[in-house]
Amino acid sequence: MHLTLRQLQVFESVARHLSFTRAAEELHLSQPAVSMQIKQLEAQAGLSLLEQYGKKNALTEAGREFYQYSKSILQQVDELDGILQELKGLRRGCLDVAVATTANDFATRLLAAFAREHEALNYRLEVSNRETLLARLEANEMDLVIMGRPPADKPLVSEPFMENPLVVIAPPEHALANERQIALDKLVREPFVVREKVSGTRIAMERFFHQHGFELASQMELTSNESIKHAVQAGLGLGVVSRHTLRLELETGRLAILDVEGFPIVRHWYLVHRQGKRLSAVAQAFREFVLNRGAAFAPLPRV
Amino acid sequence: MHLTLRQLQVFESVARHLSFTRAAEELHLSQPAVSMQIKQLEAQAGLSLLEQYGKKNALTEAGREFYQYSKSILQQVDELDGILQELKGLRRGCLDVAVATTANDFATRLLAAFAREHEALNYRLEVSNRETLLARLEANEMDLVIMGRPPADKPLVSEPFMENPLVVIAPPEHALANERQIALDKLVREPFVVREKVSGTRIAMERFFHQHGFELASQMELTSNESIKHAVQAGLGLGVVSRHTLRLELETGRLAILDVEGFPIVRHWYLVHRQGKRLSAVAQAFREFVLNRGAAFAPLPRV
DNA sequence: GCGGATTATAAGTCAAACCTTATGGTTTCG
DNA sequence: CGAAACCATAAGGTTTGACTTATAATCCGC
Repeated sequence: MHLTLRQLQVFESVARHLSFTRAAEELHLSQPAVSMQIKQLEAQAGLSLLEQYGKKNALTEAGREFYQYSKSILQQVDELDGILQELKGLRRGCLDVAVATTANDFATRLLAAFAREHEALNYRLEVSNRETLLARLEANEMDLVIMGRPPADKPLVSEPFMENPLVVIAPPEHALANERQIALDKLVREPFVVREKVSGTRIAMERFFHQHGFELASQMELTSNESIKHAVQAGLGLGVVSRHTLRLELETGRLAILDVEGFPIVRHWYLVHRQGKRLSAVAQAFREFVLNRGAAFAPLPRV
Repeated sequence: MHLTLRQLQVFESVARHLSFTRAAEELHLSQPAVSMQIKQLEAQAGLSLLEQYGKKNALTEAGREFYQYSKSILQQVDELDGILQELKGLRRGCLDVAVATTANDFATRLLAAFAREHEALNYRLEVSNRETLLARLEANEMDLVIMGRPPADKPLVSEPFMENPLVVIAPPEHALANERQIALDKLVREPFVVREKVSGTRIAMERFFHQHGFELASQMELTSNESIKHAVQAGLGLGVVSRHTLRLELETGRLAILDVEGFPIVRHWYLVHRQGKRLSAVAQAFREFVLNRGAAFAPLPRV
């Protein structure tokens, strides 16, 4: 049986009006067109759906069943259509974003700003370390990810949208806090508090020291930026963090940025997604939002 | 937007297999034919429904919505078709029944007896655990289900048609096998072999012990009734199972039923279907068969 | 019986739906 | 790197779907 949605549509109209002519008018068709559709339908069903007595039409039992199902099916098609329209028009959809822990602060404000402009949408924000982010991308579980520069050997598309300066921090009362142009060989003799080995910040930092022929003398490893800042405040050592994470600490004078030669190390924040990933309308909108206006949401705190 | 049922059908297959090639095989089409249908569908919808990453395919959000509606719409078309066939008096049709694993034994004989009286029909019998059965009902994929009492908060119609006594089994040579009126506090110190937590039998059993203020001392968890019976035979512990599953084991003397106070726990078998489900003529006939004569097909084996 | 309304039938047109085979490009995996 | 699996694209052909207009045929009410 080769049913057509068109047939259902025509039949529904006929059944509702109990008139071929009315149906033809409603559908902007000629009357014979309607006759044909119904006839065809009846032939395919092997049953008559309408019976005429005199000038009037009535539905047979099969016709009534058919009518019920026609309505229901057409309604579902309508609903589906509506949903697709909403998905297209950014009135519906879900955005899956993940950000590096280091980017938590400004990324949250960024997403919040975007969400304010698109209230009908749903969002999921995941905050993870670099390793997890890459795994999520690999498994195709995220629309977009905000992180440091991803490895070049993966099938990823990454677009830088903002600078990410790494600075050396110390307690304000630290001996080096007032020096200018601190030399690296002096710095590396200090104890340091660092992130775990897979962290983007840690990798960049080590690469920097290595390039300049130095190695840190003493390190203590912690797994979050917040821990690092607290440890530095407590005098456990110096630290290297993204300047974007320091808003509060600088304002309240809890931490100081050291003026070290070669610093800040300027890296970038990247908006990353899988190569070949078809971005949804929502994801596409967010991408443009970030690339065009992302930088505005993380003004560098004054030193 | 000019949707076609054919398109939905092809898309449904692709979405289910997440493979163009599999879908083509299923529909007896060439693979490019499938590609084209999908492409056209996406063009009409104005959204991409599938994305490829590597060799794999995944549904986009729009694709997921589309898939849901496709299934639902196609199913309605199927139902409609079935109804028309019945109206034509062909009684053609397929009865979809699912039963709990515990009911496998007598349900199979029951369906066999019914089939003997209605040879022109086709049957599908699925044997699953409770969780799966409920999911099948929810998705409207089954005409009728035979299982223990379903949760009251679901939109289901359930009709009891037979008792289901749960008994404690042991190897015949077990120390308790010859005792009469075994006290519960004595029983619960024995090791037990039990079904997984979602199993109906497990739930009833735990509720029973809990109500009497006891808890089993030692449990080993297995996922089928057959495994349980084997484990009990092997002396790994006692078990609680439906007496209906014990025909062979009792006849051949491989297992013994213990005479425990409060046992058997009497539950019931239910014939279940979705609320509002329109039962086909076949399903209706089977329902009456089960309700009226079902009990006769599971004579309780003598102890 | 006749005008008006309604549906059926016929013939013809045009587009597009649907499928095929052949081939090319990726990706994965041994 | 080469084979295998998988999907995309191209080109081509046949069918059939969905209309149209024109013309019966039927039925109602007066």
